[in-house]
This record gives sequence, C-alpha cells and structure tokens, in this order.
Amino acid sequence: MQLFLSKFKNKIDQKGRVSIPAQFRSILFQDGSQKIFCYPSLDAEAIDAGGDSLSREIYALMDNLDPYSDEKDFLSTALFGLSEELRIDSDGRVILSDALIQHAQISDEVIFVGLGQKFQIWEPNRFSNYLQDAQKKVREQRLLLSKKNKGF
Amino acid sequence: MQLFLSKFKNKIDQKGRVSIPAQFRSILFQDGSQKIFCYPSLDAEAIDAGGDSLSREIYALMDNLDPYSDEKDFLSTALFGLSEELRIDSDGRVILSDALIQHAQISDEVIFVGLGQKFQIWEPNRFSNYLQDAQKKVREQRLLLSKKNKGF
DNA sequence: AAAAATACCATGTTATCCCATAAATACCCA
DNA sequence: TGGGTATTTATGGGATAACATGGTATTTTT
Repeated sequence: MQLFLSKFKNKIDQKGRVSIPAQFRSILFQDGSQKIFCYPSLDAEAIDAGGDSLSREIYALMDNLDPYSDEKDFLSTALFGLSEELRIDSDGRVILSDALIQHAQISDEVIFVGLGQKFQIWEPNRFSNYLQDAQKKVREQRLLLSKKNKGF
Repeated sequence: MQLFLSKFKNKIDQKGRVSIPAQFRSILFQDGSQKIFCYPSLDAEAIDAGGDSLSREIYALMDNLDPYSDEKDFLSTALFGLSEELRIDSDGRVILSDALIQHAQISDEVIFVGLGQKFQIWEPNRFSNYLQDAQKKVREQRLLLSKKNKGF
C-alpha cells in the first residue's frame, strides 16, 4: 500500500474549496473511492483524514465493541457523529465542514501533512508551532538517550 | 453497506416538519423504504432512528429472548410499544410524534447524529452536553485502544 | 365542518459542475 | 543535454443543480 508522505500548502477559496494534493489524491483513488474520510483529531487541533483503509479500520474498531454497552454508545457518538465523508469534486477539491474548520481553527490556507496510513490537515501557523514543539521534544529525548547510547 | 455519519442541524417548522438530511435519506432509500423507524432511545434523551436494517435488527434481538420472560415483555413494550414508522414526504421531511418530541425535549431545532447502523435525533443543547461527556470518556479510554489500534 | 396530514409550489442558499488560466512539472526530440 | 512543447496542477469564476425551508392548496380523517 502507498503511503501519504510530505506536506503541501493549499488555499481555501471564497466558496470554501481546497484542492487535495494530487499526490494524496492518487492514493485515495486507488481504493476507487471519490471521498476522503475525516474527523477531528483526538489529540491535536487538526483534522485526521484518509481513504477507505482508514474508515474500515474505524468501522472494525466499532464492530468489536459490545453492541449495547455505554462504551459503544459514547464511541459511536464521538467517532461516527464527528466523522465525515467529504466528496472530492471533479477538480480534486473538497469543502471542509464548519465543524472541522472550527476544530482546526482554519481560515484561508491549510497544510496537508502525510502520516503514512493517513494524513492531517492543519492551519499553517498551528502546524509550525506543533512541529517546533515536536522537534524540541525529540532533541530532549535524544540528549537523554545519548548519555546511554553514545553513537546515537 | 453505507453508514450514517456526521451530524446535521435542521429546523422544525410550524407544521412540525423537519427535513431528514439528504445524506441520510439516500441511505434510507437504498432499502427502498420511504419511512424511518423510530423509538425513544433507551438510555438517552434522544430519538433512535434508522431504516429497515434497524427494525430487522430489533426484531432479531427480540426473537432471541426467552418468550415467557419478564425481560422480553419489558423490552417489547419498551421498544415495539413506543416505536413508530414515520413517513418521509416528497420533500424529504417527516413529522415527529408528540411522544418522541417529549421524550427528547425537542422544541424548534434538532440535530441528526450518525451512529453507523442508525442515527439519533437530539435537541441541540442536550446533544452538545452529551457529546462533551462522550468525548471525555473516549479520551480516557483511548490509551486502551491505542495499544490495539496503532494508527488511530 | 374542522383539523390534520399530504401534495405541490416558491425561494434563497449552498454545493456541484464545467470551463478558463497561470504556474509548475513532465516529456520529447533534435 | 538543452530547449521547447505538452500535461498536470492549483485556483478562480459563471452556470446549474440540489437542498432546506416556508407557504398554499388539496386531500384525508374524525
């Protein structure tokens, strides 16, 4: 399976349309689907997105739960209720819903970030902040590690 | 099979009519039926609703119970006694019964929430409260999940 | 006959389709 | 290899279709 890699910055026009990067589109279309599966990321101010394989993963997760449990009720509300399937139009664009835009604090530009199995959609400034934090943490970790592992 | 996803807020007019979100309607019509199957949700102040597959599921559930048990009597009263089939009119609208409206404390706006196999109809404020609870619980349980589901 | 339900029509908004353009990328052939 | 041509891509705009919603007329119920 092909992976979502690299990042792309695209604009949102007056009608709310954004182009899905062509590279990502070609992966999505391999499943035959003209849609992207999206939901507000659980731990970031970003949108998680992917194709059929991602949605199937989530459906499988739900199937494993006891049908009449509170756990399933909560999860299906938080996951199915907040997930969306966005149609990709004939020019390769989608319209993000208000709910998703609000969650990710998006205005008129977004960054698509490949994460392998899925990708994320970020407001550009938020993403660069997130990236800086992440890099700092990595460096801190590396310092710790390097004391034990000289070669690293 | 197509799943009910995402959420939609619609208005109720003076005659009590609400539009079923077009996305949900197209799933319902796949069964060929022009109706939605509804009943007061057992554990929430909301209306559970779906198409033929939901009503069949409920029938199957009842069939598996001991015919002479209290449990069956109770469930058949709670579900069948309070279930309704609402006709979807030519413009894609339904009229909610007084009983359902009262159970869900609905006034002049509702939120349709997709839950996969079925969907729920909520009074907007009640839903946002419930959603907050649900998200909190999901976050608490996510550690458990993430061990089994790496990508998620 | 009155009230409720249903069909039918009208409207504004939004999404979707189709086409145009400019920039970037890939392609080809001397 | 270089230089020019064709494709792809992101983006914008206008035209069209779908949708939610309000209203009026007609039918059904009681």
